[in-house]
Amino acid sequence: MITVAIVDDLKEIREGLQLLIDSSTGFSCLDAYGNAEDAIIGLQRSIPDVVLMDINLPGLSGIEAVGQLKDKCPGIQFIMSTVYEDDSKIFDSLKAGASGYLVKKTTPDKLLEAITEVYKGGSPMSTNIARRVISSFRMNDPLNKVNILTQKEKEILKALSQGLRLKEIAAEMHVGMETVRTHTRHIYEKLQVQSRTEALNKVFGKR
Amino acid sequence: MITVAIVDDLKEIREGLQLLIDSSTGFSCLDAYGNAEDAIIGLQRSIPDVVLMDINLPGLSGIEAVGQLKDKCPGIQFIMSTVYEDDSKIFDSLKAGASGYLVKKTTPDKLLEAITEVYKGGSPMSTNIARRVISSFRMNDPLNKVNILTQKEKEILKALSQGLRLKEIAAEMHVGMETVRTHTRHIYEKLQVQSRTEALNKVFGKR
DNA sequence: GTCTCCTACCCCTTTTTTGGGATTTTTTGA
DNA sequence: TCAAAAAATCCCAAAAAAGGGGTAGGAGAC
Repeated sequence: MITVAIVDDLKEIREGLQLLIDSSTGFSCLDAYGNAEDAIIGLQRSIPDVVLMDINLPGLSGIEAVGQLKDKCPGIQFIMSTVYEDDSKIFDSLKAGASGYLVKKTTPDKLLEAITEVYKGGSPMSTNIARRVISSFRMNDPLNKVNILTQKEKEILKALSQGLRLKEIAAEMHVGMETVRTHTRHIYEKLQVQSRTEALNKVFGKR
Repeated sequence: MITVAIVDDLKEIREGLQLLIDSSTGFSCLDAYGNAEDAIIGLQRSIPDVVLMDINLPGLSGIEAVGQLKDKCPGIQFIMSTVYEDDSKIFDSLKAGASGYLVKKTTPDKLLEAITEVYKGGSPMSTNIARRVISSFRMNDPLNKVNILTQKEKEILKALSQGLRLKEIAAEMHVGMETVRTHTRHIYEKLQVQSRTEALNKVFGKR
């Protein structure tokens, strides 16, 4: 039996979800909250396995709520639900500690499946959400930052990102270390940074 | 009609998948390759919509193959399939340009669904794969390697990831620089690395 | 002909990494 | 409960690496 709680400001959705969960075998809905503040208090008393958290709540956002609750009750798994597929909201949710991320049009059986998956330690998410997440790993698609660099500079930067030392890069590229140094200086100038880590953050995005 | 190609070194799997795809309406299997080298040549002549790529191939790995092919044929969507859920393999695949990542025990209908999803621009992945991906976003996640570190060490590592200097970290945390230095030493020992960038790659995944 | 890019060298400072310690507090387990 | 382990704090010294500044020749592009 997986216990679930719901946080959503719309009464209809709240009751709809509650009905769905309670009428499904193996699931039980403990509570339903209409805002983040009530949820933060209530969830610490009555701890469910999984929380369906709406992102756009009046007052404190669902993301904020997850951030606070995940510290206090690390065992609770959070599935964010929203109508928007906003990149920053996705990443902020994941950073805050959400395990799943669904768009609201998700069908009832997919939703129950997601709850089961997250309970078992998985991270269910809509495939287009996943796409946005993994696109952050690729340096080819978004970044004009990299394009102000020359080809050699890009190669050097890539090598720098591996954690190689300057002399190792030099050996690998069959050039002198001083040459590598000159390139890194140009890279830093162009990116307006003072260190390797700063450069990588600027190009690949912060974590 | 979605056209598919298969790359897998096991004949049974290759033929099994081919049969599955060809016998499903809306799908057509163009080719099946037993190794990465053949696939790299063949896929450039006969271009499918989606490629199911095994990771563990004799000779050139599936990850390498994706890396090379994604540059030459950006339109092809790659779904990696493997029996292992190795963190570095996952991240390397995504970095190379794979859009989906499935474990081999995936059921036939889930597989077809994944092909459809990736064709439509999504990124299907097993929920436990997704979990590993997103765990890299949250330091406190149980799956993150960062958990062998103490709380202070995590804080230091986070500061290191911002590109701050040791003395800056010391100032920010109101401790001596020697303390920060000792912590970083312990971090490097635990992660078995020799530099800041290596440590960050180990914890947050390579890029 | 000037410009950018790749290459390479000089001097010098700062930062990081590695190697020894030490002390106190906190946590843990027998 | 008490001792052991782990964590957090600091110090000294030295070597390695990285970063800042300047300069400069050759190749290719415009």
